[in-house]
Order: sequence, then C-alpha cells, then structure tokens
Amino acid sequence: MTRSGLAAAPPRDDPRAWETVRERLRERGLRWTPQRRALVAVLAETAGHVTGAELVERCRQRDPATIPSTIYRTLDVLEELGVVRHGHGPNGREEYHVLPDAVHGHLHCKTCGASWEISFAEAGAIVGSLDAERGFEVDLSHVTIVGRCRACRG
Amino acid sequence: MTRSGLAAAPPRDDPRAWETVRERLRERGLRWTPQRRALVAVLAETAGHVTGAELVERCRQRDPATIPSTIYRTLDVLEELGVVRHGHGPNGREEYHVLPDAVHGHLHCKTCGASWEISFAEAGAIVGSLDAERGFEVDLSHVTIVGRCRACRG
DNA sequence: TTAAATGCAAAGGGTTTGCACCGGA
DNA sequence: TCCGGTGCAAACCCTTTGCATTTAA
Repeated sequence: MTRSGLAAAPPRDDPRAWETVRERLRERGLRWTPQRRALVAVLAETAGHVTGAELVERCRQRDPATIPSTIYRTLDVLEELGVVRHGHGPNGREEYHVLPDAVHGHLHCKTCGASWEISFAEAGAIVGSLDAERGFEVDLSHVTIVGRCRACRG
Repeated sequence: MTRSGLAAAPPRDDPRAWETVRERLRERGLRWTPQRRALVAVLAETAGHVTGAELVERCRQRDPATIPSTIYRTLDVLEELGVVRHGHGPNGREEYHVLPDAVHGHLHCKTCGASWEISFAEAGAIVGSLDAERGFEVDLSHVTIVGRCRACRG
C-alpha cells in the first residue's frame, strides 16, 4: 500500500517537523540553500494543498527575486523526501499536498470552492468496494471528488 | 496515451445518434460546416474520453489543415448541446467525455495507463457514504480515481 | 444578405529545460 | 575543490483570443 513510505514525516503542525528537512537533504548529499529555506518556510505555514504556481507567488512575496524553475526543481526534491506529494486538484491542475502525515484524498465543493480532506478511514467505502468489485487498489492521495457540500445544497 | 480499457460502448457507436447533431445545431441557428462534420466524425468513433489535444491530433490525421482553435470552439458548442462533456483526467488534464448517455466516473491505472468507467450504480458506495457522513453530493462526472488495476497488482 | 465560423497569428498560463555561473559542504 | 543549485531565457504544451475573411443558410 501507499502508506508505507510516509511514516517518517512528523505531524504537519509541529514547527520542529521542518527542522529535519535540512538533515534529510544532507543525508543524501543535497544542499540547504537560501532558496530552499524560503520554500520550506512557505510550506511550513501552508496547510493542506497548493499549486506550484501558488507557491511561486507566495515565495515571490517574501523575495521578489524568486525564480519559478527553482521552485519546481525544489518541489521535485522535496517530493522525493516525502515532504510534499503531488496529486490532482478539482480544476484539473497539479497540486502539492504539504507534509502528508497520512494519506488522504479531497472533497471539493464546486459551488463554494471549499475543500475537505478525506481520511484513509473515511474512504473505506470507496477503497473497499473497488477492491472487492474490480480488484482495483485505490491511490487515495490522487483522489479528488467534486460535488456540492451540505451548506451549498441548502 | 489515454485509452479506454473498457469496450462497453452502448448506443455510443450507433451512427444514428450523431445524425441529430446537425439538426440540433440548426435549431439554434448554428451551422453545419465541414470542420464540424469532421470533428463529429472523429467523436463518433471515439469511445470514452479524450483530451482536446488528442482530438486536434485525430482531426489532423484526416485533414492536416485542421486548426486547433476551431476544434476547441466547436467543442464548446458541442458541450452546450450535451454531445460532449468535460471533466478532469488522471493526469490533471481536461478531458472530454463523448456522448455522456449516462453519468459516470473513471478509474485509471497508474501502472498500465488503462481506464475504466464507473457507472452510477457501481459508485453507490462512494456516493452513499459521502452523502451520509458529510452531506456531500458527489458529481460523478468529475470523479477520477487513480490506483493500480488487478492485472498490474500481479 | 448576414450572422456564424473559419484561418491565422499571437498571446496566455503554468511548467520544464539548457547552460553558464555560483556557492555550499 | 567539486558537484549540486541557481538564475536566466527560452522552449514547451495546451488552450484561448482578436480580427479580417469566408461561407452556410
């Protein structure tokens, strides 16, 4: 299952969780640069999910000299470390999930635009039925279900 | 790259289903042009779903003079007629579903790349549990679930 | 005739790549 | 010192838009 590699990542809301990034980079012979520090700082205060373009924008607010290609290349590296994980958003764009301490999917309301996470447990019905009926193993991190939320149904 | 794994194509390959397109256009004061004829012909032999870019490519095989903007503009018109419907594919790209005679979602194997349709009935578990637990109304036509199929699980 | 469609070109957004230079370890 | 990273620019893909011209009805 996709769960396996994720245990290493500490909880998202723990500030210290991000301190390990530097070490994890170094372990692989990779470097801790000002640009990476900036991106990690932005990620640290980002809950849930963001698109690459949004991250570029937020980094640019801190440092107008931010270069997009550096962001995307760094995101690739961080993904290899398990710090972020990419999936597909409701608008059909790639999205990065920050510190995926647990694999989860997303629910997106097309009326109000809000998003919620679906935990692995909550997705039991989805995962179970597809496994049983199709032998299909769901990768929950890539699941985004669009529809209308309770509030918007009125 | 995207291809349909399931051949279960009901009245979709019924040539007569497409004959009405001309009339439906005319009813709205719209026109039946050679370019539209070509796109409709391509759609008629397309099961499941395709991206805009793929349609451009297939039309170009018939007529190298095909212009992308014409395709996209025609797709907009056809969508208003209900002939196609767009949603989001597993790769995060927009996709067009051909003749959506029934609302359905998609299953996509990230290993072999094949796709299957999930009928409304089959999605009962998904729709039901989210409705019950969250009050969330699923828009199945926008659902794409990524994972590994039975064959690829080995 | 006349509004709808087309062809063409150009722009657009987001992402990726090539390459010379820079700078952490 | 060295190789990983960076900045920059350009390319890239898919899609959209503006506008003059064509064409179906």
